[in-house]
Amino acid sequence: MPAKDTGTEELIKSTAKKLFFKEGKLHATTQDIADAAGMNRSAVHYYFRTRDQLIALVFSESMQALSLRLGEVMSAKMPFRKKIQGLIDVFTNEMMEYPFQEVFLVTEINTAGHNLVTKIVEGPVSSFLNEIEKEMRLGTIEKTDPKHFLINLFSLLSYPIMMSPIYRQFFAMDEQQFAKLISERRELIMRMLFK
Amino acid sequence: MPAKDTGTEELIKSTAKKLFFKEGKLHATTQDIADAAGMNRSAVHYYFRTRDQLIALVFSESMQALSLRLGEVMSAKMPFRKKIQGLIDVFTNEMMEYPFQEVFLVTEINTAGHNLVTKIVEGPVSSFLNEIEKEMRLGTIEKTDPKHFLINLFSLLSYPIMMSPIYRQFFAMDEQQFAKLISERRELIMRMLFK
Amino acid sequence: MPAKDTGTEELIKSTAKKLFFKEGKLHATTQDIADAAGMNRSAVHYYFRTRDQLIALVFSESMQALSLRLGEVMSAKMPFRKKIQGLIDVFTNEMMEYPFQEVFLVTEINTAGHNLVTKIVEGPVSSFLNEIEKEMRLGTIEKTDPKHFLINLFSLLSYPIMMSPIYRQFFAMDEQQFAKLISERRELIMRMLFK
Amino acid sequence: MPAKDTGTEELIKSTAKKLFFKEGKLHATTQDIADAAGMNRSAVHYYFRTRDQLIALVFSESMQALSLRLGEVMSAKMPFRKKIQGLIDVFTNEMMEYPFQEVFLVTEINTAGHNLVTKIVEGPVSSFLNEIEKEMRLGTIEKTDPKHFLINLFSLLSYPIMMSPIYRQFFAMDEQQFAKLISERRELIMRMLFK
DNA sequence: GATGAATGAGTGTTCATTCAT
DNA sequence: GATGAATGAACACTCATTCAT
Repeated sequence: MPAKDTGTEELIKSTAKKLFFKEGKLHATTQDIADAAGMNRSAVHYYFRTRDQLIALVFSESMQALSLRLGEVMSAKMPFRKKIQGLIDVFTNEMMEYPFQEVFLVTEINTAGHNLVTKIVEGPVSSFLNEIEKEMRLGTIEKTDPKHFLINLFSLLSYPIMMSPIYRQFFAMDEQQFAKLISERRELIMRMLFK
Repeated sequence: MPAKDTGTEELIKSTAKKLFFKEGKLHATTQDIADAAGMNRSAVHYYFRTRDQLIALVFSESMQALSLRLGEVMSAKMPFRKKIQGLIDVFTNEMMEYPFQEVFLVTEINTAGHNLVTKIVEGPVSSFLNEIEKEMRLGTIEKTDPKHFLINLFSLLSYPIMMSPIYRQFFAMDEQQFAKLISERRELIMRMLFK
Repeated sequence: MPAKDTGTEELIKSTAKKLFFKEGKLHATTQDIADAAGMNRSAVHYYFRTRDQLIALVFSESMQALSLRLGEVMSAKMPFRKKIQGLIDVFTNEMMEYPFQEVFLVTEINTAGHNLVTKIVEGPVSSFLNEIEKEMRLGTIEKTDPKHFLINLFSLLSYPIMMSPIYRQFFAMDEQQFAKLISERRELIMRMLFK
Repeated sequence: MPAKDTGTEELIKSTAKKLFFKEGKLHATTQDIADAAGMNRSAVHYYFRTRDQLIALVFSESMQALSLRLGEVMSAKMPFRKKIQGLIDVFTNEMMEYPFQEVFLVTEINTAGHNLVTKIVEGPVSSFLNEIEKEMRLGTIEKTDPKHFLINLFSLLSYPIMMSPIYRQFFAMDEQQFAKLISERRELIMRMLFK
């Protein structure tokens, strides 16, 4: 088959991703997406039938990609401490690149009934929870339900970035000052989680 | 016949609040609100002229109420540790009652340009930041930018509740199990923040 | 009966008249009228049931008043020339006070099916047409259908005032310059009509 | 199947023109227009986005077309008297075809702030005013401000047609009788303007 | 593969109108 | 006599979607 098969489909998806996750245009219409991708609105429907299908796809693909990367770190052959640092890095990078991804996710879940937890992470996560439990027994981290450990990790990472517009107003900081504050958190989070 | 002093206006606001903050219907239309409140769509406009004005009102009222309650705790006459427990309680109750309030807030901020930080908290917050700093010098909590202390507190509190639909799927827990997990966090957060 | 009977009804009518005929607010709503009259919208409906009825009333009253004044001049005991001058004066004053009356009238006629010609003028007009015919036989004015004489008179009077916004733009004149132009027309019209 | 080169846009415009100018439906809604054009209301918005834009377009196109035709006559190479007859013919035809055009124009001007005098006529009009002045010096027409001459011409032409529903009632004439009356005016107006 | 034309359902909003007080 | 509350009908407009090409 000729190279005719265009990258149009991919272009639409990445454009949607950009609008939704990067620019926070939660209500972006098919017209907005078509405009941003430099094409006709009908093309969006040609490739994805409905807006919902496009969203569902963009959505699950993003989740899978993230899950994959997190899963890789979780099941990598490296000391526990290094793994946590790895997770922090993967997650921070994701959040920096797509700051609105989680907000979008949360709102979408509640308006439409997406089925979002990918099978991909199930294995790595459950064995990682075991690893956390082992660590607790070793006494390097506090003893509780290992789920709390993961929840704490992601809370300390995600929330400040999600809420950045609020906290920037709240603490009267400019973008640079806030970025510095965020960058300090890597070490701070490590110290909070361990010991 | 309608009650003499019509509580209609209040009814509309509380219904909107319920839809937006409790049920997570971020895109609720004036029709949705009218339906849920058992009245005509025009009634909503009769009392609030436009949807935006209703939202802005619901929005700022909620913010102010929360700010007020947090501010009260922050400037109360009680030991620092007790204050933190107080903040946790106020915030947890708020989040349990209105789990989508913060998500709503975040999305609203990004679509419309609300000015949301109320003057109410400015005073209490800045003096509370001083109090945090004092505590750091006393060595009861870790030394960093006192803002991190507040951010950590709210992160550990808010995020799991905001993300509950995701985490419940993620960890395959039912509502009860998840509620138990959340209730464990009060003490856990205290242990993480202190020493 | 007690003096209780308010001037409210009259106030509403005169306010409507002002908005419609003087300020050219052709689309004035009952709210607009109520506001301008400093009262509740419901009061307007209380006195006139429907907007249409108010309009019809304002409308026919204005027509009758004008008809009456024109009829008086037409059937007055004075030389023909003087009568024409009288008509010009009455009409010019009316048009100056209520410049949008005729436009309003024309649009109303076509949207609703008003019955506007009042019985009042029928007599005076038909005898005045006879008088015009007599004048034609005397040779002071041109011989044609006497209706043309009346039509010409009102055309030359009304049209420039109705169209004033257009002509002012067209000839690039300010309000004062245009008023001067209009004031010159009294004599000009007399010269055009006679001989 | 629809015609290749869809005349839909033109159809909408001409339908709107018909409703506004011919049938005097000054308040015609987009629904009215769509119905009259035999199409969906959305189609009207598809082609013109908003009702106002459609009106503005219909409006300015009509003005320009008329201006063009009048301008052509004004600057044609022919004796003054012939020109006036030409203007009468052009204008009468226009008024007969679109009797409500001027009323629409007047009401529109007053509600919205259109900029209506097209550049097209500026040149022809000012040189025609000079020509009128020359004629006055020659003594064929009465000496005054040449603007009056134009105003008189259009007044005598336009007003009776604009006011036809009123005058038909006033003089108790049927459509045919009134048309005959109007047709007599061509010569009558010439006689009034000259000498 | 891609698009312009057209539509239908729905959204916020306005307005005249009614009704109980 | 006068008003505030509430409603229903209509309006302009938007948007996702379809269809013929």
